[in-house]
Amino acid sequence: MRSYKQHCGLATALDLVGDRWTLLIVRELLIRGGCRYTDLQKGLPGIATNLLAERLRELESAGIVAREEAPPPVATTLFRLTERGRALEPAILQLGLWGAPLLARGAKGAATQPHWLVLPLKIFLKDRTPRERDASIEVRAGRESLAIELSSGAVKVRLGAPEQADATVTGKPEKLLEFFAGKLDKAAASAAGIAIEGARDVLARIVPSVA
Amino acid sequence: MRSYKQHCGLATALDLVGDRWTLLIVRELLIRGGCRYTDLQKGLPGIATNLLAERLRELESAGIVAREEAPPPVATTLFRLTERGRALEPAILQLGLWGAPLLARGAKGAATQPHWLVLPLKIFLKDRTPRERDASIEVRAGRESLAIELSSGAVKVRLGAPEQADATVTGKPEKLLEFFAGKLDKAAASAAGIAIEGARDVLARIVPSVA
DNA sequence: CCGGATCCGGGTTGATACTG
DNA sequence: CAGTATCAACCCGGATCCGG
Repeated sequence: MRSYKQHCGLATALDLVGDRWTLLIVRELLIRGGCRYTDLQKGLPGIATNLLAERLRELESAGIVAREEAPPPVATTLFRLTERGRALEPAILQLGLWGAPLLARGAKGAATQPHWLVLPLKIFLKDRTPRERDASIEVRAGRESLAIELSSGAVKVRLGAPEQADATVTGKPEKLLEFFAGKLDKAAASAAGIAIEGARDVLARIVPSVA
Repeated sequence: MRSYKQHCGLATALDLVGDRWTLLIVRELLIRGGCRYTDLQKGLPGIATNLLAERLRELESAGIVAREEAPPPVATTLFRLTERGRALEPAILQLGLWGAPLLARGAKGAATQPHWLVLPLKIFLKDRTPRERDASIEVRAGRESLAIELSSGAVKVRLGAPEQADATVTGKPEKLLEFFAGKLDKAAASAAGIAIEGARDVLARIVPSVA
């Protein structure tokens, strides 16, 4: 394995996760939890299969990913982050935050997948009225759903629909991102095809422009 | 320029700074401020000169680095981070923090440079008694000095000697890192060749094991 | 379908030499 | 000092194939 051979935290981190595709693989596993090989391929459009296989081997031997033989009904191998792998989340969130402003002028031909919304929402959603009751919001994009859960001041975001949603927001992923970032007022949101159902006041706790 | 073509903050960030050596160049500029080309080469042992030149061009066109023609007495071009470039600091600190635990078992043959201490110290030094008076500490490693400045609860770390130091710590970079991380007790520190001069109580505000 | 392995063309990297 | 030029070795991406 190639190394920078520098006695520096950043350099040793990059020795392990600085290769092309590596951090994006960790991103997928952070968002989705346990993944099959083909789930990873779908979430990483453009990756060559040999690279995915090789990166997974490297990540496994670095103790960042663990391979797990799932029993039926799954009956296949699952890839999962170890504790050490999950510890990369703050670094990945910061990098994503830095890159977010460039996202506006969408690179032409860029792929978009709804579940990529999870990380940005994790960073910039804050409960503006934390003392109110617990609530949950469903975000629908394409055929995927995200759950936003407000509980005692904390905002949790995860893949999958909430058990029971106080409000539902539907739209295209790019537009949803702008919407939750507060860049769309009411008129712009509905013009962008964003539909809101249910309790608007719950939504207003995290998106000022809804109020 | 190669791109992941994914509409995701992390992916676009890596499009710009995910290439080999790129984040390490940013690290150098974060620590040292304006740099000459050869300063960068010294701080990045192992980089090929053509790669350094190419990365600097890419960083410049991405708006992360600015080239500046310095007047005499410097009379050469300086490379400096833009505002956008300095905004990478949180991400770099988090990545360095993640990599730090691996630093303990030093990769054999790894280069060590004193100024690389600046980033780790920036993260994990905290003033444990913030209400006391302002103070400053000089850290000497080889022929380079760092300044640690305590001011109203904040800890600032930068390259260069402080104007006037209340205490001075001298040693090898690797050992100094362990020392400031609190992994060395008094005996271990002096056995490791770490020398402390001046006001020990000032040092104890940031390093518990000195007390 | 799932989880890869293999092969190949082209692009990137790294070491060295050289230049204004 | 601040790079460019050259070239070999390696890595990446795409396509194809293969055993469960």
